[in-house]
Amino acid sequence: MGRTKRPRGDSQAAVFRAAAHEFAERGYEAARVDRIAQRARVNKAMLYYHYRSKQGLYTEVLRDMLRAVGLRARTIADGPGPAGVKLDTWIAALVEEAAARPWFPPIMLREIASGAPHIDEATFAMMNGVYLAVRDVIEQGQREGSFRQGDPLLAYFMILPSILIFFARQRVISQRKGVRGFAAAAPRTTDEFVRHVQRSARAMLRSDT
Amino acid sequence: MGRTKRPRGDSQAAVFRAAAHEFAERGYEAARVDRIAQRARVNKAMLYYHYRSKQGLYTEVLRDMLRAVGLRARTIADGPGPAGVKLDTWIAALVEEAAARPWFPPIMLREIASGAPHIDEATFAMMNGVYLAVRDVIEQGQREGSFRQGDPLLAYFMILPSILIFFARQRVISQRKGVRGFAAAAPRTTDEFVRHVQRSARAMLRSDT
DNA sequence: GTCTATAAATAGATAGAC
DNA sequence: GTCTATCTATTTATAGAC
Repeated sequence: MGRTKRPRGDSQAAVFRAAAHEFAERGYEAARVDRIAQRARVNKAMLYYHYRSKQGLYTEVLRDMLRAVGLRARTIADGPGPAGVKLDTWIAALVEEAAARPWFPPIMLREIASGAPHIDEATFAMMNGVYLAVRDVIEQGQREGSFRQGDPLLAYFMILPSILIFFARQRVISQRKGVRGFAAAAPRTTDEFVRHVQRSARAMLRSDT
Repeated sequence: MGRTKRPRGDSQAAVFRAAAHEFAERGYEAARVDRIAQRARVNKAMLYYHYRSKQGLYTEVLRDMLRAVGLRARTIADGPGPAGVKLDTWIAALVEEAAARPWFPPIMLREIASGAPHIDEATFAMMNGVYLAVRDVIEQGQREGSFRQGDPLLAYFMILPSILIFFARQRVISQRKGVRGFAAAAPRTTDEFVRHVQRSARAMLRSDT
C-alpha cells in the first residue's frame, strides 16, 4: 500500500543516509556503527531498532540503490530503439543515478572489486540484474550487426567501472594536493564526461564493417 | 648490496605472501593479523618482529607490487616505438604482473575504488607513477596523431580497471553458482583476454581521421 | 629468532528505563 | 520511539621468557 521499502520515519531516514555515506567513504568493514549513529544524530540503539544489524543496514542501502539502477537499466533494455541509442541512454541514466545517490558509485565499485562477499543471494541477484539488462542491449546490437561479437561481460566491465570510478574519485580528490598527475583529474562537466564515455563505448563496440 | 627491500628470511617471506593473499581476499580493514600469521604458519609475534604493524605490512605489500608494475610501465613509456604498440605492450605486461602476483589486481582495485586512504604519500606517488607512464604513452599517441585528443586519465580508467576486475574476479568466481549471467564470465584464455583489451583500447583511442 | 601470555582498546549488539 | 549503561567478543599490539 502506501508502504514502501524506502525509509519512512524521520530518524530512520537519517540513519539510512548517514549509513550510506559512511559505507561509501570507508567500505563495509571499516564503517563504524557508532559513527553512523553520530552522523545521523540519533542514538546508536535507534539504529538497531530500525535495522537489525550493521549487515542489515548495509543490505538496505545496497538494495535501495540496486533497485533504482536495475529498474532503469531494465526499462531501457526492454524499450524500443537501436542498441547504440540504448547504450547511450543507459550511460546517461547511470550518471543521473550517481548524482542522485552519491554513495552509489563507491559502494558498487567496492562490491564489484571484492566479488560481493557480504551480500545475500537476493541482493546479489539484483546486482546481477543490472548486468543482465546491459547484456541484453549489447546482444541486441550484435544481432543488429552494429556491435561486434564478443563477451558482453567484458564490455560491461570496461564501461561501468570507469563511470563508477569517475564519481567515486570526486569525493576524495583535492585531499591529495601534493601529487602531480592524479590531481589533473580535470573538473570537467558531467555532460562532457557522459559524452566521452558514450563515444568510447561506441568506438569499443562498433563492428568493423 | 645483496640487500634488497624484498623479503629475505624464510619466515619473513612466508608472512609477506600470507599477508598479500589475506589483504587481497578481504581488504585491509577486514584482514586479520591472526589469520595472516596462521596462514604463514608462524607465530603472530614474528609478524610484528619483521614488520612494525599491520599497516607497515600492508605498505610493504603495496610497494612491492607498485614498484614492479611501475618499473615496467616506465620502461615501456621511455622505450622506442609507436604509441599503439607501447599501449599493447603495457596491457600485456600488466597481465603478466597479475599472473606473477595474484594479489595485485584485487588490492590495487580496492585502492583505486577507495581513493587510497591508508596509503602514505611515498606509496601513493608510486601508484601515481604507474598512471604517469601510461599518460606519457597516450600523450605520445596524441602528438603522433594516432590517438584522439582527450584526458588520458579517462582512458586510463577505462583500461586498467577492466584488467584488474577480470583477474580479481577469477579468485571469487565459481562460488556463486546459483546466479545466471555473472557465472557466464567465460573461462577464456589469458591470451584471448589480452587481445580483446588491446583491441578495445585501440578502438577507443583511435583518432577518427 | 621464536614463543606464551596478556594488555589495552574497540567493536557490534542488547537490556531495560522512560 | 528514544536514551543510558553495559556486556561480550574480538582485535591489534607488546612484554618478556627462552
